Amino acid sequence: MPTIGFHKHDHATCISSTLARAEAHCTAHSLKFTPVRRRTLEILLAEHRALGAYDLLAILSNEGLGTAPPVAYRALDFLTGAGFAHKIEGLNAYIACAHLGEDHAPAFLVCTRCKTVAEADTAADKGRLGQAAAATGFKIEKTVIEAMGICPACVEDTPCA
Amino acid sequence: MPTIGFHKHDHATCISSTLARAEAHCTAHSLKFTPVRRRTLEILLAEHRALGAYDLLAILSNEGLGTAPPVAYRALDFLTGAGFAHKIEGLNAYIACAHLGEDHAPAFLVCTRCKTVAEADTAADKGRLGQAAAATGFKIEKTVIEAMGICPACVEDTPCA
DNA sequence: CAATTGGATGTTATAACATATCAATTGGGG
DNA sequence: CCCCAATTGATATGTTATAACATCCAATTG
Ligand SMILES: [Zn+2]
Ligand SMILES: [Zn+2]
Ligand SMILES: [Zn+2]
Ligand SMILES: [Zn+2]
Repeated sequence: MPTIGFHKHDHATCISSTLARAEAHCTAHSLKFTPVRRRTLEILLAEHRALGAYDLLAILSNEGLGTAPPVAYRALDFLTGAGFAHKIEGLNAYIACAHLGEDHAPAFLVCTRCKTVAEADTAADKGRLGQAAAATGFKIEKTVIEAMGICPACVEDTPCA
Repeated sequence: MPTIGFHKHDHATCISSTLARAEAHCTAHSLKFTPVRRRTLEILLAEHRALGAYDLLAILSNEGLGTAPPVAYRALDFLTGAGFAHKIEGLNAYIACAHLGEDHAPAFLVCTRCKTVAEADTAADKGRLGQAAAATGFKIEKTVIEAMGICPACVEDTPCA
């Protein structure tokens, strides 16, 4: 169900409503949604795929929004800090949040072939990890939950397998 | 069995029995447990902490076991491939498996302060991730499940080392 | 209107992590 | 013994991420 990314959906609305929510969040929290930050989020939103920082930088650079690595990393820091984007640790790449505005602990289904990412909301999935943590006095600050594999589309396309 | 790493235990036995199991596994599967590979596992086993590839390389290098990055990465490829070690994606670092020989899908509690790692065995418990995957036809090949946070010792406010 | 101040950017350089490639060596099976 | 395949050695390069410092700019405030 909440696995947007592998489903067909009204993507134009998906993008515009997410941008609107981001805008609202920034206004509400006095955050500056500057051109580079906004454009970076737009680029990520355009695809439900993970992009590397240098992929983003290349696009930003083409558009005259900056040429050096810190440009991309600063934008990504802002977006991830504000909860507008997530880092996929298993790919060292970044993706727009699919549940922007909702308080959530994200989990991902990551296609290693096409890099499409579906974001599932697993608020309840602290289960096992949470138990283990509680049992030992470990204080969780952030969870990384990623399933790496092959998405439905790629499963069918497999040239050999 | 949950969370070795934050508990006191007989570490000498912990090391030697794990090495013995690794040895047995290699014999059984005709894998070559060469000096660099064995020593790399020993180094990882010596601490229940994640070490970076270059940390390992520095130690191997001191001991005359090789000087260039591929030395460490090849050893780590072998160890992770054989299931003797795991990569902690959230740290870009590596740790010896705490359940060597058991078939398992590992989950980790990672202290971002001292890098101590506890490995919990989450066996068949793929929880919501598994459900979401099944619902969409996604084929999971590997899971990355890591809780980043502060371990009991560090919570006490005494930096670990 | 200065002057102050704090976040955001620009720029250069480098740190940290990982792989490509090819030659040389080793070690077991035919 | 020779062959094959895996392993090692060595050099170079690719990829991801941050340090450090200068500068700009817009909002406060005296
Ligand atoms: Zn999200
Ligand atoms: Zn795919
Ligand atoms: Zn393990
Ligand atoms: Zn700790």
